[in-house]
Amino acid sequence: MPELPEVETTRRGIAPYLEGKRIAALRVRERRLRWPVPEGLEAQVAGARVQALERRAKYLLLRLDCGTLILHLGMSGSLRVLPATDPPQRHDHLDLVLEGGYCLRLRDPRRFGALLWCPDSPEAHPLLRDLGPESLSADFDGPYLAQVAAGRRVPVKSLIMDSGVVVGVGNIYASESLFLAGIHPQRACRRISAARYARLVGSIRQVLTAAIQQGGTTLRDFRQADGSPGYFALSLRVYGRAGAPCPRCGAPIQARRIGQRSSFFCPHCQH
DNA sequence: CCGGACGCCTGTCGGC
DNA sequence: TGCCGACAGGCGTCCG
Repeated sequence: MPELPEVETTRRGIAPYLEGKRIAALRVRERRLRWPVPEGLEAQVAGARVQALERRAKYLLLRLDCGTLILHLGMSGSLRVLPATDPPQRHDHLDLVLEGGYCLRLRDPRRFGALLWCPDSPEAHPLLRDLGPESLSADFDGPYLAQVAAGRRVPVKSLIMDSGVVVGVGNIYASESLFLAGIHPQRACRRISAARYARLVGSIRQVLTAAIQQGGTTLRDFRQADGSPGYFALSLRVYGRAGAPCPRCGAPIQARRIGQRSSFFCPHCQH
């Protein structure tokens, strides 16, 4: 999926087409996403104005004057803005038709994405309520991460991918951040010093910021709002590069499953 | 409370 | 060439 950089890239790409615009119609071709698209949602949002497009974790929040649409891209979702008359293709499940002839179209082959309706404050929604701090915000810092880690015994990679700890660090960027910080992904999180956590926070920020600047990472499905791929795939140091030389020391990159997710690291540079 | 495993789906890729 | 299993960017839920 889209991790945080892909969702943020998408948000920035589609925001100009949405903010301040009125919704002419919602067309649902396939209701069976991660959760069913609520019955009657079409009537609920028709005619409403999009006040703002925000992001919390990997959720996009479309603030309407009458409530909030919560959109998630799952593993394979992408959003594009197209002329509303463009014929939908396979796996194009939703169109949010806007005044002026454009529509926002969701494509999601695996259907792990979601479109939900929240009539009141989305922060209180069960899916958003228990999320940790944003990874690029000031309240995600070294002392916070060290303190959270103290009570846990999972590998550090699982820790930073736990959305209750910090949001937005998915499988690709967890491996990349740990490489940059020189920390072995499987190291027990209680056996890492506060100083190294501070460094890890810096690495996460650096990796995510660079990835956003490159338009995210396209491995297969992901597309920016204009249809172009994300170019951060060219900057990946370890993810997907098992056997290739470490860009820092030349030793072969290792692959291993940690917490049911494939993980990549340099056995020489990361401890 | 925590941590680990599973399942949701479809598409693709590598090995035989 | 064809088939089959493994795996894929997430994450809620269940179980011990």
